[in-house]
Parts: sequence; structure tokens; C-alpha cells
Amino acid sequence: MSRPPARPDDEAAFLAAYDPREFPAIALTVDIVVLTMRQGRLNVLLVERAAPPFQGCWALPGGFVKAGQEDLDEAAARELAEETGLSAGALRRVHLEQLGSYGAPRRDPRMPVVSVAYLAFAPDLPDPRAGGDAARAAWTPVVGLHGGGTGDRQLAFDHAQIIADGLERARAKLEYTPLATAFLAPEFTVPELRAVYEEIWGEKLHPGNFHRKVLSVPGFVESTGETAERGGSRGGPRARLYRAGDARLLHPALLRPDREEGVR
Amino acid sequence: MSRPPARPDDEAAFLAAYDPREFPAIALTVDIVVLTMRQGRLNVLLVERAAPPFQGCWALPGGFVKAGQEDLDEAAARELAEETGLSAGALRRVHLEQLGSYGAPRRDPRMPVVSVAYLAFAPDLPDPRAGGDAARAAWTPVVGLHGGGTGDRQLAFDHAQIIADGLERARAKLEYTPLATAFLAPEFTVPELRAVYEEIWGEKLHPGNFHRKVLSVPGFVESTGETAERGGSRGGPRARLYRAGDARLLHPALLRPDREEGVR
DNA sequence: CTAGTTGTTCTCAGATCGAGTATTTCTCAG
DNA sequence: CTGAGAAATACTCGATCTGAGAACAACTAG
Repeated sequence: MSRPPARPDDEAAFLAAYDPREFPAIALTVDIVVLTMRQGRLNVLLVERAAPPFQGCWALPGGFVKAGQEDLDEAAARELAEETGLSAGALRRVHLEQLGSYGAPRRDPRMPVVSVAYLAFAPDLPDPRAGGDAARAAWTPVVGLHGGGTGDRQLAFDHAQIIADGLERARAKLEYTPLATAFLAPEFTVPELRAVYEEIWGEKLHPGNFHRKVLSVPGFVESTGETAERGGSRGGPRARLYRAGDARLLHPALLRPDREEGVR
Repeated sequence: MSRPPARPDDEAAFLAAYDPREFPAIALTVDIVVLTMRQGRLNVLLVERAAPPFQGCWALPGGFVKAGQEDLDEAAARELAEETGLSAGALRRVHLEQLGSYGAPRRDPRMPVVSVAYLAFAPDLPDPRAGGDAARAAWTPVVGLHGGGTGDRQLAFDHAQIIADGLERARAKLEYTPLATAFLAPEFTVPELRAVYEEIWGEKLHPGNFHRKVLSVPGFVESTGETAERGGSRGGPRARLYRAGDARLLHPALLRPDREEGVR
């Protein structure tokens, strides 16, 4: 067991005797995988590091947790607002959830740093502003990013892994939650919703069956009675408009087309 | 942004200039929700705290992370082995996964402590040994534990919430993974497997349909060709024995009976 | 105006699911 | 030893869901 050495019986005495150097120094950060749709493509927010380590590399937005002053969720929301420039009101339309914690021993060369990663789904957001110790901030298409393709930006720390985990979580979440709507405007059409699924899952879906399924799951979407202003960019009738429903989970779920029998 | 103040360009210089007091002191623990089946009931491992805070309360087993010396997963496995007395070999049959991180500002009255919670599924384990700063350690039935029923042991910190989250994760995991087998011996019968589902989901399942489903999902179980030594304790023929198959995910999933239409 | 695209609805066959039944084999009470 | 009850497994049947495709109308681009 590795408890801190000093532990008097009451808190005041403990704080008086407290010396931070007795503890193994460890720092805690939050890093956020912010996903959004831009021109129909899935993008992730990256910042260019202005200082070592990994100076010049791209990294996830994030920062150190203000120990004792904020919950982890609050820290993530604060960093998200700082890096995207979103108002508190606009932030309410963003889905934010904890993804997982990463603490490999030397993932940060400076010192032991454990990162609590968050995952955010946002509708099309304005261009980010660089700030703090970020030289630049930019939306980056995720295609070819994970897996280490040719056009990859070099990612700092273990952020490539965190993004890969976030994408897998996002793919799974679309199956059994209505969170695909978080990528869209408050009113959207079924074909727009289908485009979100197709982009994140990387597969074409059957338009007729998708339409039937979305409308049949209780609480997924509710009709506004209106229709879109224009038809599709390449023809077709105007689609009907819907709002997100009140369901938190999809029952029954929208399952991905077979990704190989069994997934052993 | 809340970066540490000093940040020279090379690591050696940084370490020389490093002063832990410049950082907000924060400690990191791992806490583990270890679930196992004992006499057909789901149990969680709890330890009685021998020292303040929450002296005399029951808490999840866990301890401080050795900063920079171990991965979070390794820290969880180490704590699990210490508290259960399991050998490295026996540990290999235990499923261990990260559950989430908890960092409310004053969840520990001593100082800012963030806990990375893990979730473990184990077959019937020997009685735990008290050790370190635990006065006692005991398997505790989870019935009536969450929710704050009458017979509750008072739980330290936010551990009641962590256990509740772990149980909900466990219920979901049984749907789309074969991890229910992690609660059983290497060879088991379909009715034993069904008992695990019924205990964790808290519902009786249709024996015939469950049987058909388990055998039809590819890679869930594979037959040993043997049958159990005895029939059921209250009669019935001897059941056939199976081993866990090689599937990591169940396709198609084993869905829970409707927990209210929609789950809004 | 024409050709091509797309939103929406329908149809239909196959798979799946919930519920119930049948058969056989076992344990337990007496 | 025997009979009652319980349980493992297999089977049936109707309702539901799914995937694939076709039909039709409404729209855009040229």
C-alpha cells in the first residue's frame, strides 16, 4: 500500500503537518476530444504546442486541473470553453462526457502526469482561437488521422491513442443513444441525421430502412411539422424537419451493419 | 489555462528548477469495485477503514498510485492482488477494466484526491485478508447496498456512487460482451450462466429462450462434450458443460427485457 | 423542358424474439 | 423404492424486426 506517510487524526492537525514534498509529485490534466461536423466531414479540434515538450506537435486541447477548486467535469467544460471561445449558452448544446484516464509512467517526459480524457460532440462551431500556450488551433479532419496514415500530423503524448479511443466510443454511442443529433442544428432532417451516422461509421446506410428506423424508435426525433427550405443540393424533394426527442437511450438500438461476424 | 509556472526548454533544466510546492498538491488513487458471485448472490469487496477520515466506515479497496512507476492498470492490478491475496495466475482469470475517474473538490476532506475507479469481475474468490490500513475486509452482498436501504453499511467518500456506477456498467456489459463467464469456473453450464444474468439484471429469464440464444451467438460458449456431475439441487437432468468461447463481443447482443419503454 | 437525384413510403422474404409446450431426467420426501 | 415436482433441453407458433429492393413524387442542374 502506498498511503501518504503523515496522517494525524484530525484535519487541522493534518493540514498543519502537511508538506507536499512528502507526496510523490503528480499532476492531473484534462484533455478533450472535441468532435464536430464541418462540410459533412468529422473533425477534431487540435492545438499546436508552443512550448516543449512536443513543441510544434499537434495535441488535444486541455490543461491542468485546478486541484480542489473544480470537479473534473467542470475542468473539462472550462477548458472546452476557453479553447473554442464558446459562450456558456452555446456550451449547453454540446454533449460532454468522460472518456477515460491515461497514466502510462512516462507519457509526459517532464513528470508524472495523468490525463483525464473527455469526449465532446458539438454542432458546427466557429473557428477556434489560439490561446494560452497554443500556437494555433484548428479543426482537423479525422480521416487518415488515426492509424498513422501518410498525411498525419504528428500528435503529442499519447493523444493519437486517446483520439482513437474517442472515435470508437463515438461509434458505439451512436448505436444506443440519440447523440448523433448533437452534431446537428436544433432542427434537422432525417437525411442530415443519416449523413452523421454514415460519416462516423464510415458506411453508407439504406435510406429507406434508416428513415423507418429513426421514426419508429420512441423519443428519438419529433416532427416540427415544417419542411426544409430547399431540396437536396443535387435534387430531390424538400425533407421534413425534426427536433431531438426526449429519449436518452434508443430502444431498440440502431445497430451498425455487421462488422465481420462475431468480432472475435 | 493552468499550466505549471516553470517550464525551461530542456528536461534536465526543468527538473533542476522543479519545486513541487509550485503545483497545486493533488493525490491520485485507484479504487476497485470487485464483483463476484457467492452462493448465487452478487457481492462486492469492501474494507473497513482503520484510520480517519471515515474511520470505521466501509470503503472500496484501493490505494495511492505510485506516481511515475506504474500505469493506472498496473496500479489497479497491484491493489487487487494485495487486497484479495490472489496469485498472479489467479488474477489472469479476473476481468479488470477502468470504470471512470471521480474528482469532486472536497470528496476527501484531507486534500484534493482524484480517484480512478476500476471494475473487476471475478469467479468465487477466497475470503479476503485485511491488510495495510484496512481493519477488516469482507465480501458484501450488493442487494440493499445501493440506493440507501435499511441495512446499509455506511460507505466512505463517494464510494456508494462509484459502486452504483459499477453495477450499471456491469449490467450493460452483460448485454454485449461474454463477460458473464468471468463470474464462473472455467467449465460451466447454461443454467449457471443464466443465474449470473438473472442475479445481475435482477430479473428472471425465460430458460428456453436463453438457452437458444446463448448457443446461437457465435463464439459465446463452446461445448466440452461433458455433462455436470449432478442435476440441479432440486431435480432435473444433468446439464451439459461449456467453456467460454473466443468472442470479445456478442453479435447479436443479449438484450435485457424491456426496462420500461424508451428509457427517457 | 429534360435528365438525374433524392425524400418518403411500401412490399416482401428471412431472421429474431417472446411465450408456451413437450419430453426426458433428475432430486427429494416419504 | 416410488411418486411428485423441478429443471434441462428441444420444439412450435405468431408477432416483430431487418435488409433489400421498388415505386413515386418532388426537386435541382443544365
